[in-house]
Amino acid sequence: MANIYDVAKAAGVSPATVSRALNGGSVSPERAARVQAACEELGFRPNRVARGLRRQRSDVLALIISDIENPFFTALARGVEDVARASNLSVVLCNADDNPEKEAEYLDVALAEHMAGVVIFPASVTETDVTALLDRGVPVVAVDRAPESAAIDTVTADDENGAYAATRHLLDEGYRRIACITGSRGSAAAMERLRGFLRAHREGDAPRRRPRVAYADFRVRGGYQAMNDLLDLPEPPDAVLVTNNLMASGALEALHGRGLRPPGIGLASFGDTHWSHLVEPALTTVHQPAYEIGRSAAELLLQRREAPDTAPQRLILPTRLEVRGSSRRAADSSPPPARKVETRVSHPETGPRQWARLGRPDAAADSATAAGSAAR
Amino acid sequence: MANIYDVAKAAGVSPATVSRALNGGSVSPERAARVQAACEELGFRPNRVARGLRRQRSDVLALIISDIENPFFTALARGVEDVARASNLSVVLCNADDNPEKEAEYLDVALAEHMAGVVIFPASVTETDVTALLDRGVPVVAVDRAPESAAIDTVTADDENGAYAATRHLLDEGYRRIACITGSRGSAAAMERLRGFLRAHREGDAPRRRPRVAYADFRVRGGYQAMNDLLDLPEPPDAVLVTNNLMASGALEALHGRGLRPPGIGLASFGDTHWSHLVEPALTTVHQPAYEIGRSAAELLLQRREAPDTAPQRLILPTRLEVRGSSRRAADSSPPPARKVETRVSHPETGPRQWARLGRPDAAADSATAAGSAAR
DNA sequence: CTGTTAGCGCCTTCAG
DNA sequence: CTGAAGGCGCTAACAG
Repeated sequence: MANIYDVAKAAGVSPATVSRALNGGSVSPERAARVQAACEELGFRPNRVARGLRRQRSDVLALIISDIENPFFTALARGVEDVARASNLSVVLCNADDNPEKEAEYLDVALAEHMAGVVIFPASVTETDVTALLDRGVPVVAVDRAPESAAIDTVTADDENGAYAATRHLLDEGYRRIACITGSRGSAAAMERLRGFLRAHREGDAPRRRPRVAYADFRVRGGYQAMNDLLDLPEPPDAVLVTNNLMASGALEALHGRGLRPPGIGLASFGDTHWSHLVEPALTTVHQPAYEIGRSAAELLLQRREAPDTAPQRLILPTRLEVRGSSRRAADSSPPPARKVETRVSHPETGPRQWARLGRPDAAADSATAAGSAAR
Repeated sequence: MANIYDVAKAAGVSPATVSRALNGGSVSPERAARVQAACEELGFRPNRVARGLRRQRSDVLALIISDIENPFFTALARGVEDVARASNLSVVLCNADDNPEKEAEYLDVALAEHMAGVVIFPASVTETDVTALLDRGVPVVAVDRAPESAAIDTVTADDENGAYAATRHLLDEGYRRIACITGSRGSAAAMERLRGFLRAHREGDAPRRRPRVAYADFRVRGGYQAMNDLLDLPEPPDAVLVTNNLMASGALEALHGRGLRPPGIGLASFGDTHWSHLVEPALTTVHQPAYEIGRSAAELLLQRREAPDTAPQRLILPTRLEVRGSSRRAADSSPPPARKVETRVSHPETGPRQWARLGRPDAAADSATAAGSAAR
């Protein structure tokens, strides 16, 4: 494979000139053309490894996620990629599988390869350690939960308000014994969602009884198990909020297994799925703006590349409740409508300045909730 | 960040000794211990970029796929990763998005980074060009379809027999006007599946009429559109085979939109989904061994690293028909059974030697079909 | 077994 | 605007 010396020789110039011609240095048009021709002639591809060694920086960005099978991450990845590509960065995905060891390995790779930056969904708030990256000047942005090891830019969905809106909606529909299936206590998202669920119960017309909470693991089997446990209670719930799409799938299976079906028992879940509108009745969900989270994370990363020493930012993007049949008690016995009716119920927003920076100036209107949740 | 010279100094040895100690060269135990201690002391991480430049080879492997949102690829990715990790290779995922340009970019990255190897699901049989990689000695394995640009190792599912088995099953259930929604003519997989579909129709008791075929694009919208087109025909089909999971989702939506539901109209689809057993009735599918395909592809890649000059292999892994309610005409009006009943109908196998190599010696029994399809 | 040395391919000073 | 030269960090060849 041809290297820069071969090209220089073929073009009758010095290697430095070739380098300049390729990287936008000042070169006379005539020489630039000769270099160009020689490159094509020889099929020259600059060796990124050598370039990386010299420049101490690559143009590949790592996205480390915890479960490639979760649609949330795939949407997230698209967001990251779209922004990165606009800045001529490539994105590689690393599937840490919720395993801190695997994650550490990929962090190591990112470090040792001097990657341009890392967007990470930390496998663990406590164990995930990104300080080595930061020490070496590799910018890191966290999605969903911030690792304790360092203060870094973070982007999350407004989980608390999303859960609140969904629970509020179930209450409004007349459900009275609402349970929540959430993730492990170690997950910040799980706790946020639980918090919103509980807040809705503390309000005026909510039932006095302490709502049931089942802790599972954000996986299909966990949701299945948790739902069965809830149904086995002496006083089983009449509606359930599931805080993750995979668990929702398991929960639905558990219902089917007992011949139960929404909205007889109300069901609402977090996260988007490819199947939420394929099941009957369609599943009410709290939409997480995964793509936007990805975009924002990548944008923060690019900003930080430029200005490494500014204070870390915390971005909270709004969620949106998509009401469908599984939680519409009124629709209980009537045939499903021909078209989906989707209602936007909740639109908490983050602060206007953040939005402006993200190119969403339209959202500057209501920021009361935002201040509250952003400060949390 | 500490480099190898710092470590050498701290340990009182030469950099070469440090390198040897780290990479399994022969070093006296006493010095090895000093090096070890110095590494920890300084938090030394070998710089992979420098190592890559020197060794002209990295230990990162690229998996280039065309649609990260398709569960087929996520399962595939797990297969690749599991094998790679066993050989101390990291895997990065590149989402080419079915876009030959993006794909070319990632191929470029893989080349310029001297990656250890590439597993690719080619975006296009004609446009995808991997010769540059091969020229530079980077092994490439294709999944599903082999690019025309070079003869390389390939792993595919036995699409033809899978489609045959599904169609056969629909015929056996008594459906008589079976249509097929398949991918574009440019896709080898789409054509293979169509071929199996048509073969089933040529047999003894099959209806004489020429079966309907709709060509779509392997995406949700395409399936939706195609199903609607089929239903608008003067003589609409009484069953449909959809050759991809995303299109199946669209097709199902189209049925729902018209108040139709399986098995009144029979439905079977290719590919696994997270929702095939959540819809009612559950969806009959042709299971693609995505995980195994990934494993095999990675194994071929490792083999080729060792022996670059052996002849390219072509591996065809068996598919499996999972019969569920959507194609069971008898179950038409009876309530859904409490537990899933899954029937394995078809088990065409590839040749015994291939299986043996893949650690599946149990499959050596029937290979009549295998020889036929492997030679294709 | 160990140390010295050269060079992987590129970019980026520094002179001119 | 151009060329010469050094070095990024590591490892493989060679000599001891």
